[in-house]
Amino acid sequence: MAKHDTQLSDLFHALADPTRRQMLTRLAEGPAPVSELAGPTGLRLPTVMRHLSVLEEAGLIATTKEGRVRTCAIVPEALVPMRSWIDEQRAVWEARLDRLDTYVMNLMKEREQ
Amino acid sequence: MAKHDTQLSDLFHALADPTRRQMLTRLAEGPAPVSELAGPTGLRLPTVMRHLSVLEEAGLIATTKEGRVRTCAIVPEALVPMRSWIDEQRAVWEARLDRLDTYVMNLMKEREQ
DNA sequence: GTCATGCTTAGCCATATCGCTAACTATCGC
DNA sequence: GCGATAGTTAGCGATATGGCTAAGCATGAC
Repeated sequence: MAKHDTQLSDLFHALADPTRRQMLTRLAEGPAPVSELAGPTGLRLPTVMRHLSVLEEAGLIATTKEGRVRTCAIVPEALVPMRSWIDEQRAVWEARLDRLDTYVMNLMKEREQ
Repeated sequence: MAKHDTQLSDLFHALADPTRRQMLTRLAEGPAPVSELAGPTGLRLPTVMRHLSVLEEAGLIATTKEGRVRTCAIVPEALVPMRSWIDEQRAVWEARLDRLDTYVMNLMKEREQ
């Protein structure tokens, strides 16, 4: 909730791109080298690299290099902060709706009398 | 999950900006006119307007104009698609982790013998 | 060593984003 | 009507984003 909450911004921003989401869903099946991630996208390697570094800087994936092959894998905990934010918001929003309900119901009760 | 899933992209993109999240948390307390949203941000009105239209196009808020005052309010259902996506991902990611656990455990059992 | 493979870096281009000012429109209060 | 108030529109400039090509490096196969 801080002003400088760049973690959330980075996460949301990383997920705002369909290509990056596509890569993530591929990675959900298991780790993969860069070129395998590039394949389905139809994008060139340098472009893919940029997407991957966005994902990595957001903490959504981790990569390791062995020989000339860089393997990418998902970081499952990465979604937590985002999920928390959404849940918090939802809680507040719905609480407000509930209060609104109560308010409306009270209005209606008053009118019944 | 479609290729052209711009809804998710729009949602994530809208939330990727701290200013917009700030506006949303303010709106969580209840509807507010444009200038009241502008206040805390320290931004000029036209800038605020742009942020608001991003939020509105993403379906996160709804606005109505009465007289010269435009009132903005949250759309609570708006978070649903995003939450679903995250939950789906989490499910798959964790399932994979579970399978990995089983795999590792099997490996260990085999070694024990 | 030589060549292919797999990634990486540098740098270009088009477009989008985020801030601003200036000028305009449309109410509301008197 | 007249001035103040609340948005709105148009358009500018700086920077970020997302794509590319070309060239460079490191490793594996021979």
